[in-house]
Amino acid sequence: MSMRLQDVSETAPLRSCTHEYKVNCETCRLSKICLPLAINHQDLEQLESIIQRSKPLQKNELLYHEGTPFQSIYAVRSGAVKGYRTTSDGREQVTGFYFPGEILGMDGISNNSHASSARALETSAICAIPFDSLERLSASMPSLQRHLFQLMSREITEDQLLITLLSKNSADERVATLLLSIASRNARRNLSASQFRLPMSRVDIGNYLGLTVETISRVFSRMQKNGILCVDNKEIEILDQEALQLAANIAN
Amino acid sequence: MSMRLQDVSETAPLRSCTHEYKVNCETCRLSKICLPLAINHQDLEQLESIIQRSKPLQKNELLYHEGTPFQSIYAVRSGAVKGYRTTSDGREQVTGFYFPGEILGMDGISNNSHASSARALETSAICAIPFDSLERLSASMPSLQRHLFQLMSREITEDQLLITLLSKNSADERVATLLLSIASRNARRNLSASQFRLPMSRVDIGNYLGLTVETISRVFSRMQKNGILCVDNKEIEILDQEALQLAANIAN
DNA sequence: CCGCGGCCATGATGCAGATCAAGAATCGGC
DNA sequence: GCCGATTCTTGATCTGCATCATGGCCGCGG
Repeated sequence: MSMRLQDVSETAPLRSCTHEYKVNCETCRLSKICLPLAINHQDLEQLESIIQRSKPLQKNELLYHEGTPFQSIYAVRSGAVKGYRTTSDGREQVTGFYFPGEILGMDGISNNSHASSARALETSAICAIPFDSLERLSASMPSLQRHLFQLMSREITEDQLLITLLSKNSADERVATLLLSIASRNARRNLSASQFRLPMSRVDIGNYLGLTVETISRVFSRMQKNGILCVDNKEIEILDQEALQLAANIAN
Repeated sequence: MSMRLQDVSETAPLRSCTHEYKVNCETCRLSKICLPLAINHQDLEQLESIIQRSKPLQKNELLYHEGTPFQSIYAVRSGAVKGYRTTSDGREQVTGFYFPGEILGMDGISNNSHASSARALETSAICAIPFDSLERLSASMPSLQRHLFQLMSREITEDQLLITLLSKNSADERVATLLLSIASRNARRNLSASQFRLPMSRVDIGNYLGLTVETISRVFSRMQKNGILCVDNKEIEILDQEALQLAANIAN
């Protein structure tokens, strides 16, 4: 049995019930991978002033919903969030998982209404950044403007990677690629790249990768049998990084 | 046999060999769906001054290539372009088709190098818009800045639609959805939404939709037999819009 | 006019992953 | 700490599309 890490915040501990939480970008461990890249102290204070932090989302709580008026983009401070869109026949398609330091919600800009929904996969602290303020600020801060363009551009290239994955790769390759992606994002936050807890269910993984739950289970089992992984429910250990990379890279 | 429309420019006719071609945004039939949305006359002149137009690309010519330094985004003025990325094992994944009035190349912003390649599907006239100039300009033109954010955001939502299509839909649904997308983009340019020439090969369609050439052929044949389409090589006529919509919407 | 190369169509067969089914493990509420 | 609900695993079977194979068509150069 493994320790539960679910509710451990990666930033300062949260006060229980005040309206605004005592955190700021300057002391945030994630600042380097989040918004304020290449911004000086003064600018940071300005940015700081528009960012809103509300009380943490509980597991399964909705951050925003498709069709809802777009106002803010969001930064994950702790926990994990899934983005998804609902098809006309009511099924959902998971379009991404978002971990601490990552930004979501930018698909809402084009129509002033969210094109997708976002839901907490576990208890999660989120920073909301009102987009109109951000827009105004970025007109006078070239580095911020640039950073925003880059963030959106990265989202595009990542979506294109997923498109390629879905279109060209086998089940094993897809799963391996996802695990490696999570591992490297963990590394970026100075967490273990070889041992972690998946915050999402098998259903969500399958949905994201265009596969069924059963297939995800089978791939995990197979990789366990082959000594590539150690899988204990949501707890994953990568035993053979090389082999996993190989499994992912066969065609990608 | 149907008339060939391949090389007909949708804007002013092109001179044969001068360095800069005589076209401008103000008289461009596509201005409404291209960049200069919500920009006044003065601003337009400024924007105009940075846009470069070079001699048309011939069929199969490369517009930009993966890994190449990123300098400009591109607007299609006539013809058609495919965007694609090359997987590590050398195969390609088509990530989008771009028609007149549409913008491509924004995936290059995040790393200052193109994350994908783009190739002309037929003789095509392209406007290159140097991104650093655009960035500078947009800092002083809020409407332009907003327009750029919106363009990128739209690219994101469109990629997410493709992700959903690849992940959840059958071959018939995918093909039907693509045809409807092309039809509606034609309509936006005041061209026929029911009769058009596909600028891309079956291979490219299959690649884009995550299917093989054979499957594309079969779907076309089946839809022809069912009276939904009339297919004459690359010439497509949609005979039963309703049925096609139905075929696309089964799960989407 | 013929012959060659690229593109397209269509049939026969195979297979990866979906679907169906049934248990086992884990979670969450009381 | 128990019990129902949910999530996960594993097996058996089915199926949509890939793959393989072949032949037709069209455009182009000689």
